[in-house]
Amino acid sequence: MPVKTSSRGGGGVRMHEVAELAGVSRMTVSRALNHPEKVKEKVRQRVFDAVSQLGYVHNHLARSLSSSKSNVIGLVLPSLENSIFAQTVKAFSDVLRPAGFQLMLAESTDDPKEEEAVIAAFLAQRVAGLVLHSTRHSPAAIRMLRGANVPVIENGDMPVEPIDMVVSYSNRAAAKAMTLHLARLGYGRIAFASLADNPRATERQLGYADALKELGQEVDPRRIVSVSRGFGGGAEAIAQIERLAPDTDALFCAGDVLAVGALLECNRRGWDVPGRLAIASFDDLELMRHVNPAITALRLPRHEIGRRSAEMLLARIFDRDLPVRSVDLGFEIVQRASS
Amino acid sequence: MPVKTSSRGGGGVRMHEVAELAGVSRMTVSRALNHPEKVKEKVRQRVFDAVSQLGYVHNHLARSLSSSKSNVIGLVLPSLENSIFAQTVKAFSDVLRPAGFQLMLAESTDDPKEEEAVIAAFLAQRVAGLVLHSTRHSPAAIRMLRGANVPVIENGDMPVEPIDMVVSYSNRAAAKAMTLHLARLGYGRIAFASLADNPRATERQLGYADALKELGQEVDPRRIVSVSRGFGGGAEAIAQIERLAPDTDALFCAGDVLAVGALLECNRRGWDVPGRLAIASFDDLELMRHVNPAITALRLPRHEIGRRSAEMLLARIFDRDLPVRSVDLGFEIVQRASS
DNA sequence: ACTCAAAAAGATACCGGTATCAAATTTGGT
DNA sequence: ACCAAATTTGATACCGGTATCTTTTTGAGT
Repeated sequence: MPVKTSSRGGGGVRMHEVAELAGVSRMTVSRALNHPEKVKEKVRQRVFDAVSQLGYVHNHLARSLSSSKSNVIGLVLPSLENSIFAQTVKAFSDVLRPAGFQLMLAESTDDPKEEEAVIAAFLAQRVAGLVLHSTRHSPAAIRMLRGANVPVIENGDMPVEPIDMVVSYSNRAAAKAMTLHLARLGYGRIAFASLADNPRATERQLGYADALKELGQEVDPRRIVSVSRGFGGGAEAIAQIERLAPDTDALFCAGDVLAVGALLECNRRGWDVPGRLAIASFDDLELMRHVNPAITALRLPRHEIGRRSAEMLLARIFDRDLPVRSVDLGFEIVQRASS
Repeated sequence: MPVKTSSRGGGGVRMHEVAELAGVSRMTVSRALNHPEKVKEKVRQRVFDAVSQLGYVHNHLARSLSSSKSNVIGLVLPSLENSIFAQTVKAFSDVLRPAGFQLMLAESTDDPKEEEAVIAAFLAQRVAGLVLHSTRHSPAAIRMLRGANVPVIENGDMPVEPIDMVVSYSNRAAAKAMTLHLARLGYGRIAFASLADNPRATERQLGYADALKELGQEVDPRRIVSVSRGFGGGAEAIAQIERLAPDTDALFCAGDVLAVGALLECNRRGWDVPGRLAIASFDDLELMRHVNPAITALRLPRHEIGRRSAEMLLARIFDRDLPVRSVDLGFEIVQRASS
C-alpha cells in the first residue's frame, strides 16, 4: 500500500511554506528571489536560508503566467542533424543562459507547413522570442507571428520582406563572390553542385548564375548538378561532372559536406585537385583545413549570427520599443590549396 | 502618443472570449481542446470555429500550471557543438513532437557544477522529464532530481549507480571489444588516443586497458596519448606516437574526429594506413566510410538511444508506476580498410 | 410518454506565483 | 526627539487555464 511521504506527495515546496519558515509574506519571498536588492539584507538572508533548508525550487511556470514574462526562447532550425547549425546554437546558448533564459528547440525540415506547426507550438508555450533559421514562411505563420507580437529574428538568409529583425548573411551574394573568386583565379568552366529542396542552396545557385552573367558567360545546365545530402552527394557530383561535362575545371559546392565528399572522391579516382578540378565550398567547417588539399571555402559568421541574434532578441525583450534592425554580417573567402 | 489597439494590447485572446463567441462555458472550450471526444460534435465544431476566427492560441503555461502537467522535456548535453549528439537529439525530437512535447536544450560542458545549474533551471521550468547525457553528477544535483520526483534518463554510459532510468551502451565494454578486435587482426602494439577532461574518454581508456590485461600485455604509458579536441588532436596523436613510440602498429582513437584527423595526418606524411599504422575510431560518423582508406569504427546506437529514451520517458510520464528500466543497447564493430 | 443511467455542460475553487497599491518601518534633517 | 520622505513589507486581486463535483441534457428501453 502506497504511503504519502508528505502532504504534497513529492510535488514540491510552495513559496508559501518558505515564507512561513522565514517569517515573512509570500510577496517578500517573491521579491527576494526576483529583485534581491529590494529586500533588506537581513530578511533576504532569512529567505535564502529557508529556501535552501526546504529545497524550494522556484516555479517559473507560475511566474511567467502571473507576470506575463516568459524566460524561454524558441529556436527553429531546418535540420537538427546538420552540424553547421551547432555553432549558432552554441553561441546562442552562451548568451541566453547567463541572462536566465532557456532554449527550446525544434526542427522545420525546410517545410513551411511543418514550420508553421512548430511556431504555433512555441507560441502556445508563450516564448519570449523566436529565432527562425529560414526566410520562407507560410502566410498563416506570418499572421500568427505578427498577431502574437513576439520578437522574431530570421537567420538563414537576408529576406526580401523580413517579419521583424534579421541577422544573417546573403547566400546569393556570398555564392556570387566565390564564383567570381574562382574566375579570377583563372577557372573558366565552373560547375555548381546543389542540394534539391533546400531554399538556401537555391539562393546560392542564383548567386552562381549572377556571377556567370557578370562574367559574360552563359549558364551551362550541364554544369549544374543536383545531388543528395551527405558525403555521398559529393561523390555523385564528381560522377555527374565526368559524365556530362568532363571539361569542367572547377566545382563550387553548395555545402561543406558536399565539398569534402567531392574531394575524397577525387582522391579516390586519382584526380589532381586543383590540377584536374578545383574545389570550393560554401561553408568553412574545421574539416576544410585538414583534408588534403585544404579546401577553399566561404567562411560564414555562424557563431556571430548566434551571438548577435541572442543579444538583439534580449535587447528587444527588455525594451519593446527598440528599433527593428536588419544586420548583414557578411562573409569571407578563405583561399586554400584546392583552388 | 501610443494608442492601444485592443483592450489587451496584443497580449492575445483568452479562452473566455472563445467561450463567449461559441456560446459555451470556458470549461467546454478547455475540454474541446484537450479531450475533443468528451464534447459533442456540434459544440466542438462551434468551439473550433471560434478558436480560428479569433486566432486563439492555447496558453500551455496556464495549462501546465493548473494541471501540474508540463509538456516540456529537458535535455542536457555535454556539448552543443559535437555532431555525434545531433543524431540523438534528432531521434528524440522525432518521438516527442508527435506526442505534443517540446524540447528544452542546455549544455553542461561535462562540468558537474554547470550541470547542476542547468538541472535546477530545468526543474524551475517544471519539465515533465529530463535526459542527461552524462553519468557523473554532483551530489546536490542527485538530491534535487530525487526530490523533484521527475523521470530521468541517463544516456552517456552505463552508470554504476543510476539515478532513475538508463538507455546507453558501455563505453568501457565497447573500447575493450575494439581493442581485442585489433589484437585479433594481428596488431600487437596498439596505442590509445584520449581526450583530457572527458569522462567518457576516460572510461574508454579503461576498456582499452582491460583488453590489454586480458591479452596479457602491460599498458605502455608511451602508447597512451592525450590530445586536444578536434581534427588537430588527431594530428597531435600521430606526432606524439612518432616521437614516443614509433613502433606502434595501431591507433585506437577515443573519438571520431580524432580518428579522421589522425588518418589525414598519415595521408599527409605518406604513412601507409594500415600498413604503417592501423587506425580505428570509437564512433562511426558517416565520414568514416568516405575517407581513404575507410576507417574501422565502433557503431554506437546514437539514433536508437534517442528514440528509446524518448519512448521510455513518455511511457513513464503517462504511467508513474512503470518499473525503472536500464537498457544497454550495445554496439557493433564495423571493420573497414584502415585496419 | 416515462424512467433512469449515461453523457454533456457548467459552477466553483484552485494551480503557484506577481502586480499594485496600501500600511508599516526606517532614515535623515533639524 | 519629531516629522516628512524614502524604503521596506504586506494584503488583495489576478494571470489563464483545469480538476472536481453538480446540474442539465440526452437517449435507450419499455
